[in-house]
Amino acid sequence: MTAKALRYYETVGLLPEPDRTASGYRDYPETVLDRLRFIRAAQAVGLTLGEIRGVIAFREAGRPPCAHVLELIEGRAADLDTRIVELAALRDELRRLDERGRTLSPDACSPGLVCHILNPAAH
Amino acid sequence: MTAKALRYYETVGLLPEPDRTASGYRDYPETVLDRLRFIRAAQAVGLTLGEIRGVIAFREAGRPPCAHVLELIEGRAADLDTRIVELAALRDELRRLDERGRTLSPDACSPGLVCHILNPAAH
DNA sequence: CTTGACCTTCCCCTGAGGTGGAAGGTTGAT
DNA sequence: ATCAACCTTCCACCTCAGGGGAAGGTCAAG
Repeated sequence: MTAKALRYYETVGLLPEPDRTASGYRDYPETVLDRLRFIRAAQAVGLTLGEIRGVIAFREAGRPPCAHVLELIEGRAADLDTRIVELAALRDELRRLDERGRTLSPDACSPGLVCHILNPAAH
Repeated sequence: MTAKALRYYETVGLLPEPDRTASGYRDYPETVLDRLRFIRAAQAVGLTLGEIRGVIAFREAGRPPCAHVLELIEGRAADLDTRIVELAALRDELRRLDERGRTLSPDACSPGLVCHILNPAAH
């Protein structure tokens, strides 16, 4: 959490504009710490700053964002399920390619194809 | 594979500069098709264009890139293993958060924390 | 001859979440 | 008085793999 990040959060609407000292320095209230802890916690579970802003907007509209947060959490969990399956399939394909590649002789690898492990000769 | 993509591949060194016709049009040899198939295959298994360029560099240096390709494949597979474990842990945490969040009353959600599901009160 | 469909180079834009630096002002300690 | 270490604003830049579109040249068909 750098000073730069705080300014960025301010520009994207995650932090309210703080009061300024007489010389123009930002004078944050203590309460910003809770806000920042929320942002960190939300980021840690994979929410984007845009989603986090949406949650904060609920709160600033005076309503508890809990139901919305649960939706986001469930949506993200479902996304992850999908993503994990995709990545596992890719990993399995990589392992198969590796197994097969080990049985191939580099001497038989055609320059034009770059590498026959990834680019087998067209049938 | 758009024309734009071909030009991009050329600028990043994945394609050799093709000959030109008298009027300046690119005049690709047939062999570019094998190259493009290689690029597609390599991208499909998750290699970046930078890695693909490295593989091609081996080939253009006159050596079969097979051993290097196997390293990349194994590295990517290992990365995926790690990534999958991380994502699964995150998903599990999201499910736990969801379970717990359902038991919490929105009425008890403190405005300062934004939402107590993600940001429980510091003890 | 003209039209439409190509091609060329060039530069800027995308999204996410910031980071880096320049130019200038302020503060607290020496 | 000066110095370092802050702060301010603003603008640019980073990754990644291209996409959009302007301004201008070319090719084949009608």
